[in-house]
Amino acid sequence: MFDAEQRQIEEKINAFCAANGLPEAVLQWKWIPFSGHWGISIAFFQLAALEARQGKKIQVNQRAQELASQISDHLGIPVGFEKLEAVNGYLNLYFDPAVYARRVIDTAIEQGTGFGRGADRGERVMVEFSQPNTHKAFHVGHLRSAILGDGLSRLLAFAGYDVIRANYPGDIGLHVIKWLWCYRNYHAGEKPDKDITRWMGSIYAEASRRLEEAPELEAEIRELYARWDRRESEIVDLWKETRDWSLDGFKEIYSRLDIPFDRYYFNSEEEQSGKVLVNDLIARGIASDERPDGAVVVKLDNLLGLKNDKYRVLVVLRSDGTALYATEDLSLARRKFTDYPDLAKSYYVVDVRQSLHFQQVFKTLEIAGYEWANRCQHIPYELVTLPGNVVMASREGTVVLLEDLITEATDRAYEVVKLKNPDLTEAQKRAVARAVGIGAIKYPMLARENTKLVTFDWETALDFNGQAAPYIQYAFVRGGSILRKGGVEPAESVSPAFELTAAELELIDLLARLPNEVQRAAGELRPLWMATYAYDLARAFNDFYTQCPVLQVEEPVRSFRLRLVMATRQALANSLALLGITAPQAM
RNA sequence: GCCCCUGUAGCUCAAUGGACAGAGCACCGGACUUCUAAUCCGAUGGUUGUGAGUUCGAGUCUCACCAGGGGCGCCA
Repeated sequence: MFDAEQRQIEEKINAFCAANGLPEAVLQWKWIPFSGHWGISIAFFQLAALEARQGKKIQVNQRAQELASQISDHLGIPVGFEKLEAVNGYLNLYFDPAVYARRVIDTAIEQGTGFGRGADRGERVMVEFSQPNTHKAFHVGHLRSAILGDGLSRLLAFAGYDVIRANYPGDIGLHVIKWLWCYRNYHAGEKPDKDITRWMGSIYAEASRRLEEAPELEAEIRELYARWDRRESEIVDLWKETRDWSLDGFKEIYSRLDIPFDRYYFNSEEEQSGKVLVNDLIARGIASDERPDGAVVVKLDNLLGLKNDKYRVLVVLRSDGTALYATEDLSLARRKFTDYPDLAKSYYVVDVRQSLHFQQVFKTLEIAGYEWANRCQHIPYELVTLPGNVVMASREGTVVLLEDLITEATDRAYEVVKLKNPDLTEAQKRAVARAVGIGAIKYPMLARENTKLVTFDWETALDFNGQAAPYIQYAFVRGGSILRKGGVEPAESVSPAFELTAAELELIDLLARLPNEVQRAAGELRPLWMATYAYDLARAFNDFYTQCPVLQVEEPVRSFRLRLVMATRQALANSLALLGITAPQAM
């Protein structure tokens, strides 16, 4: 937000260096880390070290302090700053609160929902996430890709990218045929009840159970798969109908979670074109056809002339000529760039176990000469497991259904709101419970490193206290409450000609950071940073709330604080929206 | 055997190569006649797995080791 000022100071420092025969300084702005202070700083260790490397006899720390001090003298106090000081090799510039408080607050209020939003980059990216298997349950293990992908999409869009949100359901495969087999034999003619996904999942579990008890029935499954493969209309029709049931169920879940998609790709649609693509690879000598004794493989390390195992071997077609995931992934990657030739990036939010797989697929495409291959990027995340490192598996029945988690979370939130705010109407209570319950589920998925394992347990997942979504939502609600009583009409912009309290400084400081944080988080593909930012902002506001009365204070402080509340509430709303968490009107 | 990830307070996790490693939970002690206490304040709690290296400076980068998890030709 203070780019212009920063650039001016940088220019002056560079001019100083040039005039004094110093190497060109590497200037990196940081926030002054002391709380209660408000400004930016530059360290001069690098410049001093650069000099030392040029052969000058220098004590780096001492020289850094010397430089900071000299440059401090040279700069004087720049416009808009209150003071500057050279400490421990750092040059600290403290903003003039009167100037900057006003600017930050005015900007946030004026820009409204656009506050923190990056300028349009004119770049289109695709985020593929949440690849659920149809005909199976949707459980808590599937939650991370959905929430992470959604958060990432929202972040990139807010940062200025044109984002295409893609889903890639696994709508064909052995699991689907198993389901169809079980349905035809034991549930023919049945229709799903209103809890579609649970019902679909239960039939799948039943199929697994029956096959375990009588493995000889596998032959029936294989035969059924062959009939699907021949596109027998009876089987294909049933497959399509039941697949749509599953998809309807998923859409209901996505809608409850507020996770939309722009584009659906289907596993089944990539099968044929995948086989064609593989044939092309064979013809060009990239894939080796070892049939009938072996499969069709791409020997990546051989092709690349690598001595050590790195990319190993990718199987692109089974020996019986049927497709596997790799076949379809090759085709899908190409389809995305056919649909959107201008994609600057094609992201895949898929769990970490498939890291090698994606490296192989992307490398194969690169070898095949697709120039966009290096624009594909896998974003791995760790699994959500049950205590004791038990992986959730529909087959094993070790799952917590998403449906159950959502219901439990919203029920608990409902109990709390009934207690805290009994005057709300029933509809309002339900709305609050939904916002809080869903938020509580989403936040912990976003607020940790992708590479860290999540162990699911009910107590933690339903904890509304501390660093969690309800805390942030509550801060938003409190802000709204003040504004409702203090007059929603924005007061005139106020330049504080009075001393600001530490709580106000801290809050304004955080407000000012939002645009930077958005760009930083988007640049590193880390919704985590926005999750922590939103929490920090909420904490600063709660702190302000307890320390600084707004409505009962005299003018002009009252107007100033009212506007500060307005600005903060906007920043909280934008941050929550960025995380895909609803900001409720009351709690 | 090769490769990847993780290791930070009792627990769950943060931390742009920079200034005193921060939060939450739990535990202990306080604050509702006030703009909503789903809040706030205070106390306790650390040889950042171990050892070396790079650097003016390392939780962060490199290497080795230890511990846990994952991946490695026809599963998805």
